[in-house]
Amino acid sequence: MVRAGLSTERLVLAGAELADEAGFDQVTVSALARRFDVKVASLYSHLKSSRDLKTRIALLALEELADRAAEALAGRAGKDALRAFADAYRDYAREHPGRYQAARFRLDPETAAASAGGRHAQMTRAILRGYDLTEPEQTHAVRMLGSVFHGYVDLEAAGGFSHSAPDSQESWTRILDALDALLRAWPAP
Amino acid sequence: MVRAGLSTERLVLAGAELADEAGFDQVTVSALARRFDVKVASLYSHLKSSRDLKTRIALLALEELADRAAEALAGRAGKDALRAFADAYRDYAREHPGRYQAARFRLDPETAAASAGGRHAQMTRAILRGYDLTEPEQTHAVRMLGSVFHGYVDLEAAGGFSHSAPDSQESWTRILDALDALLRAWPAP
DNA sequence: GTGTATGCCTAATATGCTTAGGCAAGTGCC
DNA sequence: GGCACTTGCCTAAGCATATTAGGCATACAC
Repeated sequence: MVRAGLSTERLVLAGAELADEAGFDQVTVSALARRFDVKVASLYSHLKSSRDLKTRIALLALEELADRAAEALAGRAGKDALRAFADAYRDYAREHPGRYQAARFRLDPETAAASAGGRHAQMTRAILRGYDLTEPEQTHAVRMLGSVFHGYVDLEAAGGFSHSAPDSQESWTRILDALDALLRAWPAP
Repeated sequence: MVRAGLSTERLVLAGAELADEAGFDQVTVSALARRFDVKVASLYSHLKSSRDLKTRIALLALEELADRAAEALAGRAGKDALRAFADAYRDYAREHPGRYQAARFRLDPETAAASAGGRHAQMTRAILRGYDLTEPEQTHAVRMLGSVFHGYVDLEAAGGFSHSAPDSQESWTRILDALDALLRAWPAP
């Protein structure tokens, strides 16, 4: 019997691909076993559980997303940085819908703390260096930007903006314009 | 054998309660059957499927949410309306986390079209009457507000703002202030 | 009171998750 | 090359959920 050559990394990667193809909720150990033409139980040498698999895919997605955002941010500032960062986010979600869903998977607190989640907040804060905000207003702004990006991408993925004018791309552009204007004229408390 | 007195409405309502107590993903026909001390198969006279159950809970939540938002909006305008509407949204999500999750359940297009989803967009548009935006800027603003509200509530529910200063309530207030300022000074295209 | 509709049941099938224990393919040592 | 040992994948079995088919008894209509 030829061995399939399973490993945790290969399984997680295949799981991420499966998520993008069929949706994160279709990611099951059974589906993964079928994909490798292997019996389900065989995966349990490499994965602790179904939840373990999902957690690892989520961590992968968070990492990839942070990498992309970091690359987008490099060498940019102000509105340019804002746009590049936001686009990195949105593009990732459009190219990898399943992975993006995975990134929204509820991790347990300690896993979340060790994840790339912190980098995301850090980068959002970096964008704000191009604007003139004091603490704690900066934190409020970080939270607002995170909300808009996540909320928009999520609603767009849900098809919220698909069958109506104007184009989603146009709204996205205008919203980023508006956010830039807002950050430049952030109201005093 | 005493009959349990099942009905679609009772099941949906119990499902919504179960969602709030244990999370929307814990809502299963099996769990619901246990709750009524009845065999699982018995539910299938009242529900087409597990997905049917979830869909109905989602529609209930969308309806309740729209009702609350409408009540909040009544007799208000401008920033006052913005705050009341946003708070209705956030409060509902905090009081009924499972129902709120349900409201985010991906409905098939035709069900979505017949849902209370349209009322939500309509009300958001009504808020904007208090500001001076032309079409299509108004649509962009509707989408932005939807994104912020949904995004913030979602991140808050995920615990994103819980273990860090400043207080989530404070950020929420400041973000609404900022949105009001933005809508009053919406940048030209 | 009898007839009938219907509410809940038993039974059976399918999919998915998980653990326990076995065999054989690969690895290291002589 | 032959040996022991590790380990990768297997069979087997148990448990939960979803769903359908068909049965019996309760509740209501007349």
